[in-house]
Amino acid sequence: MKYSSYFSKIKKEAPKDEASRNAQLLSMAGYIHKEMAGVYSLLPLGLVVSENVKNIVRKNMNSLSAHELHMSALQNPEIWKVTNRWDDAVVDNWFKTKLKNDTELGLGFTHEEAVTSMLKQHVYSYADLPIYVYQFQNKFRNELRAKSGLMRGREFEMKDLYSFCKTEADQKAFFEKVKETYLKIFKEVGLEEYVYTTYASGGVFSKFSIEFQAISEAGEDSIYVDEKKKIAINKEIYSKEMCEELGLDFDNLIEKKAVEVGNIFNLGTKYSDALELTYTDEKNTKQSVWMGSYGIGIGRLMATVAEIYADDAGLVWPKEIAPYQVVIVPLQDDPEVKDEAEKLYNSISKIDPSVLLYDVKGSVGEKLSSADMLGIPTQIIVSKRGLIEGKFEIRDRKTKKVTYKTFFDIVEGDLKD
RNA sequence: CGGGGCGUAGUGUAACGGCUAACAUGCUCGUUUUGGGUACGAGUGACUCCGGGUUCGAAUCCCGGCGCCCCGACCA
Repeated sequence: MKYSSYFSKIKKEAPKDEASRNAQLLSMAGYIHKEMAGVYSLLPLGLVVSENVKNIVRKNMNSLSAHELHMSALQNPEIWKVTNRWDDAVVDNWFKTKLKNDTELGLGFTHEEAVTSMLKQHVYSYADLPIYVYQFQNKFRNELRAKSGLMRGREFEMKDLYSFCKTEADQKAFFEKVKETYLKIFKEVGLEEYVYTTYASGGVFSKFSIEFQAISEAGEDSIYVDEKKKIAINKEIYSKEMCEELGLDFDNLIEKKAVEVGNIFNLGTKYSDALELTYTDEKNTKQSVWMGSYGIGIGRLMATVAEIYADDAGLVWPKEIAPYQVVIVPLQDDPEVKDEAEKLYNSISKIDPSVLLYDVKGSVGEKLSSADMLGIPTQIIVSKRGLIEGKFEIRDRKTKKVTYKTFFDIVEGDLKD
Protein backbone atom coordinates (compact mmCIF):
# COMPACT_ATOMS: atom_id res chain seq x y z
CA MET A 1 0.00 0.00 0.00
CA LYS A 2 1.07 3.56 -0.55
CA TYR A 3 1.11 5.80 2.49
CA SER A 4 -0.39 8.62 0.47
CA SER A 5 -3.60 6.62 0.18
CA TYR A 6 -4.14 6.82 3.93
CA PHE A 7 -5.85 9.85 5.41
CA SER A 8 -4.01 9.77 8.73
CA LYS A 9 -1.11 12.14 9.27
CA ILE A 10 1.95 11.70 11.40
CA LYS A 11 2.09 14.44 14.01
CA LYS A 12 5.22 15.92 15.45
CA GLU A 13 3.62 16.99 18.69
CA ALA A 14 1.86 14.91 21.28
CA PRO A 15 -1.80 15.71 21.84
CA LYS A 16 -2.22 17.70 25.03
CA ASP A 17 -5.14 15.61 26.23
CA GLU A 18 -3.09 12.46 26.45
CA ALA A 19 -0.54 11.78 29.13
CA SER A 20 0.05 8.10 28.62
CA ARG A 21 2.77 7.04 26.27
CA ASN A 22 0.69 4.46 24.44
CA ALA A 23 -2.04 6.95 23.57
CA GLN A 24 0.43 9.65 22.62
CA LEU A 25 2.43 7.45 20.28
CA LEU A 26 -0.55 5.68 18.74
CA SER A 27 -2.24 9.00 18.20
CA MET A 28 0.80 10.78 16.76
CA ALA A 29 1.49 7.93 14.35
CA GLY A 30 -2.12 7.89 13.19
CA TYR A 31 -3.25 4.56 14.61
CA ILE A 32 -6.07 5.81 16.82
CA HIS A 33 -8.43 8.73 17.21
CA LYS A 34 -9.82 9.86 20.51
CA GLU A 35 -13.56 10.53 20.46
CA MET A 36 -13.83 11.43 24.13
CA ALA A 37 -12.36 10.35 27.43
CA GLY A 38 -12.00 6.58 27.41
CA VAL A 39 -13.43 6.20 23.91
CA TYR A 40 -11.19 5.61 20.93
CA SER A 41 -11.64 4.83 17.27
CA LEU A 42 -9.18 2.65 15.42
CA LEU A 43 -7.85 4.27 12.26
CA PRO A 44 -6.92 2.07 9.29
CA LEU A 45 -3.39 1.33 10.50
CA GLY A 46 -4.57 0.72 14.05
CA LEU A 47 -7.23 -1.60 12.78
CA VAL A 48 -4.62 -3.73 11.01
CA VAL A 49 -2.61 -4.10 14.21
CA SER A 50 -5.77 -4.91 16.11
CA GLU A 51 -6.76 -7.51 13.50
CA ASN A 52 -3.31 -9.04 13.69
CA VAL A 53 -3.68 -9.37 17.46
CA LYS A 54 -7.15 -10.81 17.03
CA ASN A 55 -5.97 -13.34 14.49
CA ILE A 56 -3.36 -14.61 16.91
CA VAL A 57 -6.02 -14.88 19.59
CA ARG A 58 -8.47 -16.47 17.16
CA LYS A 59 -6.00 -19.10 16.02
CA ASN A 60 -5.30 -20.06 19.61
CA MET A 61 -8.96 -20.13 20.58
CA ASN A 62 -9.67 -22.41 17.65
CA SER A 63 -6.88 -24.70 18.83
CA LEU A 64 -8.96 -25.23 21.98
CA SER A 65 -11.88 -26.37 19.81
CA ALA A 66 -13.71 -23.22 20.74
CA HIS A 67 -16.16 -21.78 18.25
CA GLU A 68 -16.41 -18.13 17.44
CA LEU A 69 -19.78 -16.44 17.61
CA HIS A 70 -20.99 -12.91 18.05
CA MET A 71 -23.53 -11.81 20.61
CA SER A 72 -25.40 -8.57 20.91
CA ALA A 73 -24.03 -5.68 22.92
CA LEU A 74 -27.59 -4.83 23.99
CA GLN A 75 -28.59 -6.77 27.06
CA ASN A 76 -31.95 -7.92 28.30
CA PRO A 77 -32.31 -6.86 31.96
CA GLU A 78 -34.44 -9.89 32.78
CA ILE A 79 -31.59 -12.37 32.72
CA TRP A 80 -29.30 -10.02 34.65
CA LYS A 81 -31.94 -9.65 37.35
CA VAL A 82 -31.95 -13.42 37.77
CA THR A 83 -28.25 -13.40 38.67
CA ASN A 84 -28.59 -10.17 40.66
CA ARG A 85 -26.24 -8.22 38.42
CA TRP A 86 -28.67 -5.65 37.06
CA ASP A 87 -28.92 -3.44 40.11
CA ASP A 88 -26.57 -0.43 39.99
CA ALA A 89 -25.83 -1.00 43.65
CA VAL A 90 -24.35 -4.39 42.73
CA VAL A 91 -22.70 -3.57 39.41
CA ASP A 92 -21.88 0.10 39.31
CA ASN A 93 -20.44 0.39 35.83
CA TRP A 94 -23.49 -0.34 33.67
CA PHE A 95 -24.36 1.78 30.73
CA LYS A 96 -28.12 1.57 30.58
CA THR A 97 -30.47 2.81 27.93
CA LYS A 98 -34.16 2.60 27.08
CA LEU A 99 -36.44 1.52 24.30
CA LYS A 100 -38.99 4.03 23.01
CA ASN A 101 -41.56 2.42 25.26
CA ASP A 102 -39.34 3.02 28.31
CA THR A 103 -38.19 -0.58 28.68
CA GLU A 104 -34.66 -0.60 30.04
CA LEU A 105 -31.77 -2.23 28.21
CA GLY A 106 -28.13 -2.57 29.13
CA LEU A 107 -24.95 -2.33 27.12
CA GLY A 108 -23.00 -5.45 28.03
CA PHE A 109 -19.90 -5.16 30.18
CA THR A 110 -19.48 -8.95 29.96
CA HIS A 111 -21.61 -11.78 28.58
CA GLU A 112 -21.97 -14.63 31.09
CA GLU A 113 -25.70 -14.12 31.43
CA ALA A 114 -26.35 -13.76 27.72
CA VAL A 115 -24.38 -16.81 26.65
CA THR A 116 -25.73 -18.99 29.46
CA SER A 117 -29.28 -18.00 28.74
CA MET A 118 -28.80 -18.59 25.02
CA LEU A 119 -27.44 -22.08 25.55
CA LYS A 120 -30.59 -23.15 27.38
CA GLN A 121 -32.08 -23.64 23.96
CA HIS A 122 -29.24 -25.85 22.81
CA VAL A 123 -28.08 -27.90 25.76
CA TYR A 124 -30.17 -30.82 26.97
CA SER A 125 -28.07 -33.94 27.19
CA TYR A 126 -24.61 -34.90 28.43
CA ALA A 127 -23.89 -35.54 24.77
CA ASP A 128 -24.20 -31.82 24.10
CA LEU A 129 -21.25 -30.95 26.33
CA PRO A 130 -18.64 -29.62 26.54
CA ILE A 131 -19.21 -26.36 24.69
CA TYR A 132 -16.57 -23.70 24.23
CA VAL A 133 -17.57 -20.46 22.56
CA TYR A 134 -15.86 -17.14 22.19
CA GLN A 135 -16.37 -13.80 20.58
CA PHE A 136 -14.72 -10.48 19.92
CA GLN A 137 -17.12 -7.90 21.20
CA ASN A 138 -17.24 -4.33 22.29
CA LYS A 139 -17.80 -4.09 26.00
CA PHE A 140 -19.14 -1.02 27.72
CA ARG A 141 -18.12 -0.04 31.21
CA ASN A 142 -19.17 3.20 32.77
CA GLU A 143 -15.87 3.83 34.51
CA LEU A 144 -15.78 6.68 36.97
CA ARG A 145 -12.42 7.52 35.62
CA ALA A 146 -11.11 6.38 32.26
CA LYS A 147 -7.35 6.58 32.11
CA SER A 148 -4.06 5.74 30.48
CA GLY A 149 -5.24 5.87 26.90
CA LEU A 150 -6.39 2.50 25.68
CA MET A 151 -5.52 0.89 28.99
CA ARG A 152 -8.84 1.60 30.62
CA GLY A 153 -11.61 2.76 28.33
CA ARG A 154 -15.36 2.98 28.58
CA GLU A 155 -15.83 1.06 25.37
CA PHE A 156 -13.31 -1.56 24.37
CA GLU A 157 -13.02 -4.71 22.34
CA MET A 158 -12.64 -7.90 24.30
CA LYS A 159 -12.20 -11.50 23.39
CA ASP A 160 -14.38 -13.43 25.79
CA LEU A 161 -14.40 -17.19 25.90
CA TYR A 162 -16.96 -19.22 27.86
CA SER A 163 -16.73 -22.89 28.69
CA PHE A 164 -19.57 -25.22 29.62
CA CYS A 165 -18.60 -28.60 31.04
CA LYS A 166 -20.27 -31.65 32.49
CA THR A 167 -18.19 -31.87 35.62
CA GLU A 168 -16.01 -29.79 37.83
CA ALA A 169 -13.04 -31.93 36.85
CA ASP A 170 -13.67 -31.31 33.15
CA GLN A 171 -13.98 -27.61 33.78
CA LYS A 172 -10.74 -27.48 35.74
CA ALA A 173 -8.91 -29.43 33.08
CA PHE A 174 -10.11 -27.00 30.42
CA PHE A 175 -9.14 -24.07 32.60
CA GLU A 176 -5.59 -25.39 32.70
CA LYS A 177 -5.54 -25.73 28.92
CA VAL A 178 -6.72 -22.15 28.55
CA LYS A 179 -3.99 -21.04 30.90
CA GLU A 180 -1.35 -22.60 28.64
CA THR A 181 -3.01 -21.24 25.54
CA TYR A 182 -3.06 -17.73 26.97
CA LEU A 183 0.67 -17.88 27.55
CA LYS A 184 1.12 -18.89 23.91
CA ILE A 185 -0.95 -15.90 22.82
CA PHE A 186 1.11 -13.47 24.87
CA LYS A 187 4.26 -15.05 23.55
CA GLU A 188 3.09 -14.65 19.97
CA VAL A 189 2.25 -10.98 20.35
CA GLY A 190 5.72 -10.40 21.72
CA LEU A 191 5.14 -10.24 25.46
CA GLU A 192 6.61 -13.58 26.50
CA GLU A 193 9.26 -12.20 28.79
CA TYR A 194 6.90 -9.66 30.34
CA VAL A 195 3.80 -11.68 31.18
CA TYR A 196 3.39 -13.37 34.54
CA THR A 197 0.69 -15.83 35.46
CA THR A 198 -0.74 -14.09 38.50
CA TYR A 199 -2.97 -15.27 41.29
CA ALA A 200 -5.70 -12.80 42.04
CA SER A 201 -9.03 -12.57 43.74
CA GLY A 202 -11.61 -14.95 42.36
CA GLY A 203 -14.40 -12.62 43.32
CA VAL A 204 -17.50 -14.45 44.44
CA PHE A 205 -16.83 -17.48 42.26
CA SER A 206 -13.76 -19.12 43.61
CA LYS A 207 -10.79 -18.58 45.81
CA PHE A 208 -8.54 -17.45 42.97
CA SER A 209 -8.76 -16.27 39.47
CA ILE A 210 -5.74 -16.18 37.23
CA GLU A 211 -4.61 -12.91 35.78
CA PHE A 212 -2.00 -12.44 33.09
CA GLN A 213 0.01 -9.42 34.06
CA ALA A 214 2.49 -7.71 31.74
CA ILE A 215 5.25 -5.96 33.63
CA SER A 216 5.19 -2.27 32.76
CA GLU A 217 5.46 1.00 34.59
CA ALA A 218 2.30 2.01 32.76
CA GLY A 219 0.32 -0.64 34.59
CA GLU A 220 -2.19 0.18 37.28
CA ASP A 221 -1.82 -3.09 39.15
CA SER A 222 0.85 -4.01 41.63
CA ILE A 223 1.98 -7.60 41.71
CA TYR A 224 4.62 -9.55 43.60
CA VAL A 225 6.64 -11.65 41.21
CA ASP A 226 8.71 -14.78 41.53
CA GLU A 227 11.05 -14.26 38.59
CA LYS A 228 12.28 -17.83 38.46
CA LYS A 229 8.90 -19.49 38.52
CA LYS A 230 7.37 -16.81 36.31
CA ILE A 231 4.49 -16.63 38.73
CA ALA A 232 3.13 -13.66 40.60
CA ILE A 233 0.53 -12.78 43.17
CA ASN A 234 -1.63 -9.70 42.98
CA LYS A 235 -1.12 -7.19 45.75
CA GLU A 236 -4.84 -7.34 46.53
CA ILE A 237 -4.50 -10.85 47.96
CA TYR A 238 -0.84 -10.73 48.93
CA SER A 239 -0.08 -12.14 52.38
CA LYS A 240 2.26 -14.62 54.01
CA GLU A 241 -0.43 -17.28 54.34
CA MET A 242 -1.48 -16.84 50.74
CA CYS A 243 2.07 -17.21 49.50
CA GLU A 244 2.53 -20.41 51.51
CA GLU A 245 -0.66 -21.83 50.11
CA LEU A 246 0.54 -21.08 46.58
CA GLY A 247 4.02 -22.38 47.20
CA LEU A 248 5.65 -18.99 46.83
CA ASP A 249 8.47 -17.69 49.00
CA PHE A 250 7.00 -14.65 50.74
CA ASP A 251 10.42 -13.11 51.40
CA ASN A 252 11.67 -13.50 47.85
CA LEU A 253 9.02 -11.74 45.85
CA ILE A 254 9.57 -8.43 44.11
CA GLU A 255 6.87 -5.81 43.76
CA LYS A 256 6.25 -4.58 40.22
CA LYS A 257 3.77 -2.52 38.27
CA ALA A 258 1.88 -4.46 35.67
CA VAL A 259 -0.94 -4.32 33.14
CA GLU A 260 -3.65 -6.94 33.36
CA VAL A 261 -3.85 -8.21 29.79
CA GLY A 262 -5.98 -11.24 30.54
CA ASN A 263 -8.07 -12.76 33.30
CA ILE A 264 -9.62 -16.19 33.55
CA PHE A 265 -12.23 -17.52 35.98
CA ASN A 266 -13.63 -20.79 37.14
CA LEU A 267 -17.25 -19.79 37.57
CA GLY A 268 -18.50 -23.03 39.06
CA THR A 269 -22.25 -23.41 38.66
CA LYS A 270 -23.24 -19.94 39.83
CA TYR A 271 -24.63 -18.71 36.52
CA SER A 272 -25.86 -22.01 35.18
CA ASP A 273 -27.77 -22.70 38.40
CA ALA A 274 -29.26 -19.24 38.56
CA LEU A 275 -30.37 -19.32 34.94
CA GLU A 276 -31.20 -23.03 35.10
CA LEU A 277 -28.87 -24.26 32.42
CA THR A 278 -28.75 -27.98 33.10
CA TYR A 279 -28.22 -31.25 31.28
CA THR A 280 -29.44 -34.79 31.74
CA ASP A 281 -26.74 -37.32 32.46
CA GLU A 282 -26.44 -40.99 31.52
CA LYS A 283 -28.58 -41.97 34.51
CA ASN A 284 -31.33 -39.62 33.43
CA THR A 285 -30.74 -37.20 36.27
CA LYS A 286 -30.52 -33.46 35.91
CA GLN A 287 -27.06 -31.97 36.47
CA SER A 288 -25.57 -28.52 36.78
CA VAL A 289 -23.33 -27.26 34.03
CA TRP A 290 -19.83 -26.12 35.10
CA MET A 291 -18.64 -22.88 33.64
CA GLY A 292 -15.58 -20.76 33.10
CA SER A 293 -15.00 -17.38 31.50
CA TYR A 294 -11.81 -16.06 29.99
CA GLY A 295 -11.10 -12.54 28.80
CA ILE A 296 -8.46 -10.67 26.84
CA GLY A 297 -8.76 -6.95 26.16
CA ILE A 298 -7.63 -6.50 22.56
CA GLY A 299 -7.04 -2.76 22.67
CA ARG A 300 -5.33 -2.97 25.99
CA LEU A 301 -3.07 -5.72 24.71
CA MET A 302 -2.16 -3.65 21.66
CA ALA A 303 -1.50 -0.60 23.83
CA THR A 304 0.63 -2.65 26.20
CA VAL A 305 2.83 -3.90 23.38
CA ALA A 306 3.08 -0.33 22.05
CA GLU A 307 4.03 0.95 25.48
CA ILE A 308 6.59 -1.74 26.23
CA TYR A 309 8.30 -1.78 22.83
CA ALA A 310 8.35 1.93 22.02
CA ASP A 311 11.62 3.85 22.15
CA ASP A 312 12.53 7.54 21.98
CA ALA A 313 11.80 7.69 18.27
CA GLY A 314 8.32 6.24 18.50
CA LEU A 315 6.48 2.97 18.09
CA VAL A 316 8.28 -0.31 17.55
CA TRP A 317 6.01 -3.18 16.55
CA PRO A 318 6.96 -6.81 16.91
CA LYS A 319 6.76 -8.46 13.48
CA GLU A 320 3.83 -10.61 14.51
CA ILE A 321 1.43 -7.72 14.88
CA ALA A 322 3.04 -4.95 12.84
CA PRO A 323 0.72 -3.30 10.32
CA TYR A 324 3.38 -3.82 7.65
CA GLN A 325 6.59 -5.80 7.67
CA VAL A 326 8.49 -3.36 5.47
CA VAL A 327 8.34 0.36 4.81
CA ILE A 328 10.16 1.78 1.80
CA VAL A 329 11.34 5.34 2.25
CA PRO A 330 12.41 7.33 -0.81
CA LEU A 331 14.72 9.63 1.07
CA GLN A 332 14.88 12.52 -1.34
CA ASP A 333 12.12 14.05 -3.46
CA ASP A 334 14.22 13.24 -6.44
CA PRO A 335 12.64 11.69 -9.57
CA GLU A 336 15.24 8.97 -9.82
CA VAL A 337 14.96 8.09 -6.13
CA LYS A 338 11.18 8.04 -6.30
CA ASP A 339 11.31 5.92 -9.39
CA GLU A 340 13.63 3.34 -7.87
CA ALA A 341 11.57 3.23 -4.69
CA GLU A 342 8.43 2.61 -6.68
CA LYS A 343 10.08 -0.15 -8.70
CA LEU A 344 11.27 -1.82 -5.53
CA TYR A 345 7.83 -1.43 -4.01
CA ASN A 346 6.16 -3.05 -7.00
CA SER A 347 8.60 -5.95 -6.96
CA ILE A 348 8.31 -6.63 -3.25
CA SER A 349 4.53 -6.29 -3.35
CA LYS A 350 4.35 -9.23 -5.71
CA ILE A 351 6.18 -11.44 -3.21
CA ASP A 352 4.83 -10.03 0.05
CA PRO A 353 1.97 -7.53 0.11
CA SER A 354 2.96 -6.42 3.60
CA VAL A 355 4.96 -3.48 2.31
CA LEU A 356 4.30 0.21 2.63
CA LEU A 357 5.71 2.87 0.34
CA TYR A 358 6.19 6.09 2.27
CA ASP A 359 5.48 8.32 -0.71
CA VAL A 360 5.08 11.61 1.10
CA LYS A 361 6.94 14.76 0.11
CA GLY A 362 9.20 16.21 2.74
CA SER A 363 12.66 16.69 4.08
CA VAL A 364 15.03 13.88 4.81
CA GLY A 365 14.66 14.25 8.55
CA GLU A 366 10.92 14.35 8.32
CA LYS A 367 10.78 11.13 6.37
CA LEU A 368 13.18 9.27 8.58
CA SER A 369 11.47 10.26 11.78
CA SER A 370 8.06 9.48 10.31
CA ALA A 371 9.21 6.01 9.38
CA ASP A 372 10.52 5.57 12.91
CA MET A 373 7.27 6.72 14.46
CA LEU A 374 5.22 4.26 12.44
CA GLY A 375 7.17 1.44 14.07
CA ILE A 376 7.29 -0.84 11.05
CA PRO A 377 9.99 -3.50 11.71
CA THR A 378 12.07 -3.14 8.56
CA GLN A 379 12.86 0.10 6.76
CA ILE A 380 14.31 0.16 3.28
CA ILE A 381 15.82 3.53 2.58
CA VAL A 382 16.24 4.51 -1.03
CA SER A 383 18.63 7.42 -1.41
CA LYS A 384 20.75 9.19 -3.99
CA ARG A 385 23.84 8.01 -2.21
CA GLY A 386 22.66 4.43 -2.27
CA LEU A 387 21.70 4.51 -5.91
CA ILE A 388 25.20 5.54 -6.90
CA GLU A 389 26.45 2.35 -5.31
CA GLY A 390 23.47 0.38 -6.52
CA LYS A 391 22.42 -0.48 -2.99
CA PHE A 392 19.53 0.03 -0.64
CA GLU A 393 19.84 0.56 3.07
CA ILE A 394 17.96 -1.97 5.18
CA ARG A 395 17.42 -0.70 8.67
CA ASP A 396 15.99 -2.66 11.56
CA ARG A 397 13.61 -0.43 13.49
CA LYS A 398 14.20 -2.15 16.78
CA THR A 399 17.94 -2.76 16.82
CA LYS A 400 18.72 0.14 14.44
CA LYS A 401 21.17 -2.17 12.71
CA VAL A 402 21.84 -1.25 9.12
CA THR A 403 22.78 -3.50 6.22
CA TYR A 404 23.06 -2.79 2.51
CA LYS A 405 21.55 -4.90 -0.21
CA THR A 406 21.15 -4.77 -3.96
CA PHE A 407 17.80 -4.82 -5.68
CA PHE A 408 18.39 -8.46 -6.58
CA ASP A 409 19.26 -9.43 -2.99
CA ILE A 410 16.06 -7.90 -1.73
CA VAL A 411 13.68 -9.26 -4.31
CA GLU A 412 15.24 -12.70 -4.71
CA GLY A 413 16.45 -13.21 -1.19
CA ASP A 414 14.77 -13.36 2.11
CA LEU A 415 14.29 -9.96 3.67
CA LYS A 416 14.01 -11.38 7.09
CA ASP A 417 17.70 -12.07 7.47
C1' C B 1 -17.06 9.86 43.91
C1' G B 2 -13.04 13.11 47.01
C1' G B 3 -8.61 16.17 45.74
C1' G B 4 -5.48 18.96 42.19
C1' G B 5 -4.53 21.10 37.33
C1' C B 6 -6.20 22.81 32.63
C1' G B 7 -9.68 24.70 28.47
C1' U B 8 -7.01 30.48 23.20
C1' A B 9 -6.46 29.09 14.81
C1' G B 10 -6.18 21.91 12.53
C1' U B 11 -1.96 20.96 16.28
C1' G B 12 1.42 22.80 20.37
C1' U B 13 1.98 27.24 23.15
C1' A B 14 1.96 33.00 24.49
C1' A B 15 -0.56 37.42 25.91
C1' C B 16 -0.22 43.01 33.41
C1' G B 17 -7.95 43.83 33.51
C1' G B 18 -6.39 48.13 28.23
C1' C B 19 -3.62 48.79 20.59
C1' U B 20 -6.24 44.86 15.11
C1' A B 21 -5.40 38.25 20.45
C1' A B 22 0.99 36.83 19.42
C1' C B 23 4.59 32.77 18.18
C1' A B 24 5.67 28.00 16.29
C1' U B 25 3.83 24.20 13.47
C1' G B 26 0.33 22.62 9.77
C1' C B 27 -2.12 23.90 5.12
C1' U B 28 -1.93 26.85 -0.05
C1' C B 29 1.33 29.33 -3.87
C1' G B 30 6.38 30.45 -5.22
C1' U B 31 11.80 29.98 -4.79
C1' U B 32 15.36 26.95 -2.40
C1' U B 33 17.26 22.62 -0.02
C1' U B 34 17.98 17.11 0.50
C1' G B 35 21.24 11.60 5.48
C1' G B 36 17.64 13.08 11.07
C1' G B 37 11.26 17.34 11.39
C1' U B 38 15.85 22.59 5.54
C1' A B 39 15.73 27.98 4.49
C1' C B 40 13.27 32.45 2.58
C1' G B 41 8.94 35.07 0.73
C1' A B 42 3.59 35.61 0.10
C1' G B 43 -1.07 33.75 1.77
C1' U B 44 -4.66 30.84 4.89
C1' G B 45 -6.46 29.97 9.51
C1' A B 46 -9.80 32.14 16.45
C1' C B 47 -17.38 34.52 18.25
C1' U B 48 -10.36 32.89 23.34
C1' C B 49 -15.49 25.80 25.67
C1' C B 50 -20.80 27.41 27.01
C1' G B 51 -24.06 30.65 30.14
C1' G B 52 -24.34 34.48 33.60
C1' G B 53 -21.91 38.42 36.52
C1' U B 54 -18.19 42.49 38.07
C1' U B 55 -16.01 46.65 35.13
C1' C B 56 -15.66 52.46 31.09
C1' G B 57 -13.18 47.99 29.30
C1' A B 58 -12.63 40.59 30.33
C1' A B 59 -8.88 35.40 26.98
C1' U B 60 -7.50 37.43 31.85
C1' C B 61 -11.45 38.52 37.84
C1' C B 62 -16.17 36.03 40.17
C1' C B 63 -20.37 32.27 39.95
C1' G B 64 -22.61 28.04 37.41
C1' G B 65 -22.32 24.35 33.68
C1' C B 66 -19.69 21.20 30.23
C1' G B 67 -15.12 18.99 28.66
C1' C B 68 -9.96 17.08 29.22
C1' C B 69 -5.63 15.36 32.21
C1' C B 70 -3.43 13.66 36.84
C1' C B 71 -3.55 11.54 42.18
C1' G B 72 -6.75 8.71 45.27
C1' A B 73 -11.08 5.59 45.86
C1' C B 74 -13.52 2.00 42.69
C1' C B 75 -12.56 -2.01 39.05
C1' A B 76 -17.88 -9.28 38.35
